[in-house]
Amino acid sequence: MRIAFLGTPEFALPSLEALMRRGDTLAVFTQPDRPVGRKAILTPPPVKVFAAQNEIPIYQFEKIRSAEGLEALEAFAPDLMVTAAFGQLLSVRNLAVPPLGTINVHGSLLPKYRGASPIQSAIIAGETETGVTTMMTDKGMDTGDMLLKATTPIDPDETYEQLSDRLAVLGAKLLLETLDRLEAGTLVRIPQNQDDATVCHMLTKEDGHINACRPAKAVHDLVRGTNPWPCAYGLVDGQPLKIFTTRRTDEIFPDAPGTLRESNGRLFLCCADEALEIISLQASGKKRMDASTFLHGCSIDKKQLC
RNA sequence: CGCGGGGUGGAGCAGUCGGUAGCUCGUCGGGCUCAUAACCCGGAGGCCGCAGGUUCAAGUCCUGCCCCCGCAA
Repeated sequence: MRIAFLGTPEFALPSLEALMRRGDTLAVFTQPDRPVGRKAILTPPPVKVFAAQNEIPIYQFEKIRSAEGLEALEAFAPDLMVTAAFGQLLSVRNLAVPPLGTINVHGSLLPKYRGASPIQSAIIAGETETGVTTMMTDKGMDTGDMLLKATTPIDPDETYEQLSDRLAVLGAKLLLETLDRLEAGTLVRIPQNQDDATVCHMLTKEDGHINACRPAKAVHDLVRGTNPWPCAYGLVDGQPLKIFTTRRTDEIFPDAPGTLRESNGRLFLCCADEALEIISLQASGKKRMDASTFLHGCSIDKKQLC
């Protein structure tokens, strides 16, 4: 088949690779290179790098909906479009291009967690199970008919990055199965139940702000759900303190939520119930380090994390 | 020229008014203990980011450069 693949980050790579192995005729549409880091170095998205290495034609448009984007899509004349974490909404015109329609690989069990941050949001919400869904893309945001699903448990300590990697692989498998069934004519379209739908927005830095007045589990879920981006943080003496890794404990200190406690060379954050042990962190202007190292040259005991 | 913090023994930090360097940890040796991320004693280990300048004297002041990081974008 001639397939136009629309995707951007790492999450899309396994799916793209799966299509490549199938031997489909591919063209990749991905987001433009973006400035990254303090020095704003123009960096190509992962999908572009992969496509370039494998000599797959690459198209980058600020908006695929634009006249140029649509034109390029029509010129490629795909039988089918596949999207995976593309990061741009498609217009009805875009969707009308491929006769077989557009299949999306989404990182949640739809209709829950429609939107831009399904994986992070599921972790932050404390879900114990999630998965991937393949669906027919329509005009709305992840609202189209569902095709296949695969579920997987979320480990209590799993980070966004880890889960995302797993779901990406799971999604690629599911995509293959979906295409097989499409070709065999055995796909069944299942409408989403609107009443069960939830939507998650794109995360911002502020979403990583820790509220220690919540239970330790909720804080822990926030920390791992935002790792490695946007990353959980709080303010100590007015300066941001990023917290990368935490561990649940049964320790309880007689301090108000938000109090940082040092004990036996370990660092704890008092939450609404138990204290959460901080494993690795980074203070403003410093490098990332583990808590025991951090404690050597810094007295933080009984300070507040706001 | 976007804003800001920082570069000091292996790690993390301190070093006030300039006077040749200190703390915690680690490490090595010894001791104590049924035992310990416990404690005690002792030792090794530092061109104080680089290059100039001021000075009798600079980690500490001035200038330039390199590198790391937080924010913003």
